[in-house]
Amino acid sequence: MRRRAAAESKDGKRRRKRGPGRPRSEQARQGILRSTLKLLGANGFSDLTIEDVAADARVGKATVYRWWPNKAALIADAFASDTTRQLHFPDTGSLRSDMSQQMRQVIKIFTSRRGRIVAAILAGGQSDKELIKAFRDRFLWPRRREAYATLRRGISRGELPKNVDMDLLLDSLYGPIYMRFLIRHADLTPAFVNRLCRLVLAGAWLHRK
Amino acid sequence: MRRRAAAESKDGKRRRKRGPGRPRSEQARQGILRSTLKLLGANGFSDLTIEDVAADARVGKATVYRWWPNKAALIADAFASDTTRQLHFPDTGSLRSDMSQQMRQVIKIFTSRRGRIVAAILAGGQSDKELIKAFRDRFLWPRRREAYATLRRGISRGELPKNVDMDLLLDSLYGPIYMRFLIRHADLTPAFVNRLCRLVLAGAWLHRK
Amino acid sequence: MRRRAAAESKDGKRRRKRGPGRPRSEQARQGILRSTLKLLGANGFSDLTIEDVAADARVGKATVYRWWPNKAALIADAFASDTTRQLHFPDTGSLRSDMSQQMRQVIKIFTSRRGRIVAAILAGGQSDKELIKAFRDRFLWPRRREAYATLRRGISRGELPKNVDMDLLLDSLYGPIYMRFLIRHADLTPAFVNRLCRLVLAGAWLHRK
Amino acid sequence: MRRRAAAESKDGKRRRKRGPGRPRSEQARQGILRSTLKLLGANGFSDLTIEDVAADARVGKATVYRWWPNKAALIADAFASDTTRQLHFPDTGSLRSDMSQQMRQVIKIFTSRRGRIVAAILAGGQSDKELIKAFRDRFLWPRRREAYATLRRGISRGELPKNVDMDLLLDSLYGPIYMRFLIRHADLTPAFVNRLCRLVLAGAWLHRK
DNA sequence: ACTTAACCGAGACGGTACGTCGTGTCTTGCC
DNA sequence: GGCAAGACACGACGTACCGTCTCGGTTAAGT
Repeated sequence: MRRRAAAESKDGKRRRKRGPGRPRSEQARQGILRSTLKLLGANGFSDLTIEDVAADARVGKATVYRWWPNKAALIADAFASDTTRQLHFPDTGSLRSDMSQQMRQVIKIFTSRRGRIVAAILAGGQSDKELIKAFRDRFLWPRRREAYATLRRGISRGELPKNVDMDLLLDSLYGPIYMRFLIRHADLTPAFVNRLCRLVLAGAWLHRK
Repeated sequence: MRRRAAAESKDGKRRRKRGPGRPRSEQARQGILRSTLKLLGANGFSDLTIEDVAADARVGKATVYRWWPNKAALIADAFASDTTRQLHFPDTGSLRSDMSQQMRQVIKIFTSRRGRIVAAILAGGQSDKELIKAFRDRFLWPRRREAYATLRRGISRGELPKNVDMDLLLDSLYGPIYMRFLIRHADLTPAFVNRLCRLVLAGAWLHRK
Repeated sequence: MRRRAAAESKDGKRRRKRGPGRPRSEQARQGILRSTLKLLGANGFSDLTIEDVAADARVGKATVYRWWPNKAALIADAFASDTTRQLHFPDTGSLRSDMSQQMRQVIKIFTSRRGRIVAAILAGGQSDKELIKAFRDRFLWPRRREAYATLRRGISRGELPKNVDMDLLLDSLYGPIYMRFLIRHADLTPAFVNRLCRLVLAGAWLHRK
Repeated sequence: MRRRAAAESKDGKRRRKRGPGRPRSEQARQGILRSTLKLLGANGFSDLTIEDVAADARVGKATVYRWWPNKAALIADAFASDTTRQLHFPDTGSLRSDMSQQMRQVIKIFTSRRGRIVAAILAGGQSDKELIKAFRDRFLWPRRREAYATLRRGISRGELPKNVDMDLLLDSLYGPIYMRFLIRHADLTPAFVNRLCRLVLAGAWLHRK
């Protein structure tokens, strides 16, 4: 991703110098990402061809390759540029309520059209370190940072022991969702999420000792 | 899979009539499966080509296609033919011990060379229903059946409530392992497994009400 | 050109062993050559694309590349497989008559549709040694061998001195044709050929001393 | 070629008004032509790309396209700007001496590095009428005009018949050179030129009748 | 000195063809 | 009739140039 630092600065004065040459077409960039999501949702990862993306976005193939090294990076970017920034954690005053509410949002996305995209990224990531890293950096960590804050609120309220292993706890909450999402041996229902949340948070509380 | 029912009779009575023509080469079949596993472990799912498999196994491409309809079926078969499946549950008298011991075996395999094959199947399964089904049928369910028995022993010992949701419990135990295995955001260590097991089983016990 | 030695021998007995594998499709080969000539005559060298040839011949692109390393070799082969083997020398009893008759045939071809193909080969040959060599080996030398015979008949009839430099003579006869053909500064007419022939043969006779 | 009529007036009268704006960079123009010749001599016609020329001349691609409509025009211009054209005819008092001397100069150039450029033009000219026309207009005719004068001197000296067909004669002299130059079936040596010249001029003299 | 406008370099753009690779099918002769 | 070998039609790959198009910056002539 060699996107050049844009000409933006906080003070607005000593703005970053832009190199020579025709600047990148923002329109093309967005069109490509849009077409990627569209075709990915329609046909899945393996049926997605760069050729189709370029054609759908009315763009030269080279323009795609100029900015994304491979299909995986393209998908990761498209995914990141997407509505990803939803999925925030509420603050209801109850840890279980906060968590289960957000988790229900997660499974809503996983079971929707967008779920195919997540599955495609996780699948592609198994043979592409960059892709799975992109998933972690752009999807997992941002959300987890919010989750930490939510958990800390729970600790301060006494809903969790102070020394709780937050990563263990969060993996225990989300792991089963990912597992059912990927292996598809059982449904991802809100009821499942509720019971899962209750089970794990109960364990975490008991776990304090 | 149009493999013909083999002449599987020891008693010599209901021996399946075998038509004319050269019989299927068992040597070729095994060579293909062996090469599949070898290349899959070496290069991952997307880099595995039927062409390479055939070449590595010193076999004609048509011989591969004659017996397996696609890459996914081939991988599924290769995986099933693998020794991976000996992941049995012990009976130590303690539920947590039984579970954590087996789970440590699982992560041992997941973090070994063979893990790549599992990852390849789960990855390929995201765009191939048959493949993920094969994983469930040949890997997940057999093990889960044993797990049910283990859990039932725990129930009878009073380590778990009688009405425990076994699938929820097992997903809570294994989900985090799959999540870490696939997303690789944290290590799969025996210590993690132990704490995970303790957390979830504590929650399950408390969950009884 | 890795065409394998065909299974042909004179005695018909110890015929050449043909290797394993599906034999080359003669139909595809001829279709490709035919399409090449067709498109070459229609659009010229630089507008000829392998892609179009393959499409026109209803053949995969790879089949073209399997047997011809580049456009030049393809054209050379197509040209050689063509009616090239016309252009024979008559034996009228008069050297000038023999030569001018054949030369008139040459300019007839050069000024016809097929001329574009010859021009394409000579043009391509300027940056491709193999191509110009192919032209020499498959077009120039076979004809020149016949020309030598014709000249020798002329010598035996006393129409030429015994020690005539045959290559100098033939280049003097055909060079002007090639020059006019390629530079197009003057027309290639039968009258031109006749006068050229008369001029050069007169010079050759006088040249004896 | 939309080059604007330059301010080509020495007398200072009909001086073309030059509007405002930066004038064309003569340095860029010459650099482009120089790079064209350099790359053409190095790699031949088909390997010459405008992109390479621009890069080699440290010039923007658009600057090339602004002044030359296509590769052929560029090559033609580069060739014309070259010093190749000083191939004048001497006046030794002997026709054969005048001709053979100039012809030896020609083959010297044809067999030198610059020959590749001539070959490239003749090659490119086979698929581009403008290019071959440029060759005729800028190379062939200027020289031929001098040749006519040389021949006329020969006629006045009685070395040639009065009614000699000068174009036939000149094509007979130069055609073999072009033929050997382009087909490369025999060497272009001074000895060859001498014998060729003797043969053809002998024929022309005899041809008078 | 200031405006105007065509030039310049750089380089991204929509395209097209390239030559390669893998797919799944087929056609041989041998076993 | 299975087998190895390998050619086949097909289609996507990622690259290279094409000729065009913005950009910011430069360079005069005309105010």
